[in-house]
Amino acid sequence: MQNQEFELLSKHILSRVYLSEEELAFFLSQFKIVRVKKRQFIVQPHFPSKQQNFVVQGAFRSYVVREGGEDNTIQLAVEDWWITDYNSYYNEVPANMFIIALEDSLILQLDYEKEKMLKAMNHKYQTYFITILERCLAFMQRRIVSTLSKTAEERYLETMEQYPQLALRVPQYALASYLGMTTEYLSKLRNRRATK
Amino acid sequence: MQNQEFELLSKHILSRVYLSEEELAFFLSQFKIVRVKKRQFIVQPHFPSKQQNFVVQGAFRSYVVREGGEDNTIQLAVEDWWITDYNSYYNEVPANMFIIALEDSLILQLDYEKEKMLKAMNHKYQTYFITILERCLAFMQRRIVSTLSKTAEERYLETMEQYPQLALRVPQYALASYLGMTTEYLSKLRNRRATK
DNA sequence: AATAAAAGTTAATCTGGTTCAATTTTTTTG
DNA sequence: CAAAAAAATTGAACCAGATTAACTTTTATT
Repeated sequence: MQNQEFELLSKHILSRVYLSEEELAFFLSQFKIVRVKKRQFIVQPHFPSKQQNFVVQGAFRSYVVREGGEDNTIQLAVEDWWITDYNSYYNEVPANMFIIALEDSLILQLDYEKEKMLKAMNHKYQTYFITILERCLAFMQRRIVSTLSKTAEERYLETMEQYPQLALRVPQYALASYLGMTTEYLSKLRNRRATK
Repeated sequence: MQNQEFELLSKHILSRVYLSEEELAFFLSQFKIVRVKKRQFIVQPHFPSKQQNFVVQGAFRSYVVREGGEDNTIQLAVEDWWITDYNSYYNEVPANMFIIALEDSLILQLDYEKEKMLKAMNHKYQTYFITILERCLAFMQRRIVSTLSKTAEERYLETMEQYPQLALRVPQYALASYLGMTTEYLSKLRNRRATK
């Protein structure tokens, strides 16, 4: 079980909660290794998002599509991040977003039922899931503040500073949509700075 | 222990997780009853937010203040809602927001240390806290989508439809700031509709 | 009841960011 | 490697919503 695919997740877990070797092994045994190609969807509207996904290698984008056809990026995820449609996953309702691979990727999937079983079974497992939730919540709160209070340029600069590896890695249209602006405007911002 | 103040919280808990009478009584015994007057702060920047607050009666607003002096409302809370600075609370760092009472209010406070103790002590207590987190996360995700993808007017109408009791109860400046627009603009929106 | 403070309104002006459309560059695929 | 598809750039016209400022109404305080 201690093969390559699980190394990153093991570290992620052990940095948050202490588990014995057996506890860790059992925990990991509940995951499914899934390889996805670039542009492949792992979540689609109208189907429930029954898994949480831990990114081992690659990059993902979750987004909703409006009537007009525009899309809005909800989350970007690279290595060491979890991604799913939380609303669909936790409330067991159909998803209303797409999650698409931006690169060929490797993920570890955990079924909702298995997560539930793990949480019920061992207090330490549950603690791990709580820490993920708590950090995710704090992150979203910061994002709401930033969306409400900052200009497009400020949001761009902030993200470049705080998550340069993410901002430089994903395609520009994905970043623009994550930051709540058009590709055209982000392009303008970037080139305005570059030539100053 | 089964006095009036705790009735609403008891219902909130029991609708989410089954507890015996003793378990519930112990759980409730960890809370502190606090009465706050209108315009009183329960959280301030630079001080850690060491409690989570369950609103039994009244209304609250959490907001951050920018350099310019403008403020942005992060959350509004009335009866049956929890409110705190989640970033400060869970990460045990100083708050960066204010939480102020919009009316004379009654809240039940739970210390971070006590929540931790409760979660460690009984699996069912932990489950309750997880459900709060999950719902909060799903709510925030919906808000991010709405902020990114909708116009000011659409956000206003959506909130009026989904949370009329909230939207009509809080002062207009608080609602405007929650929806990410100026009071002037919200006033215009309201009167534009009214006279059509 | 009188005064002050807080909240809400209205209108004119201004701007950050969108929209549209045409073009160029980069990436993907047979 | 050629052709097609996807992504990024540029500029002109436009608009949703902010800003400013003066005024009215409501609420709180003595």
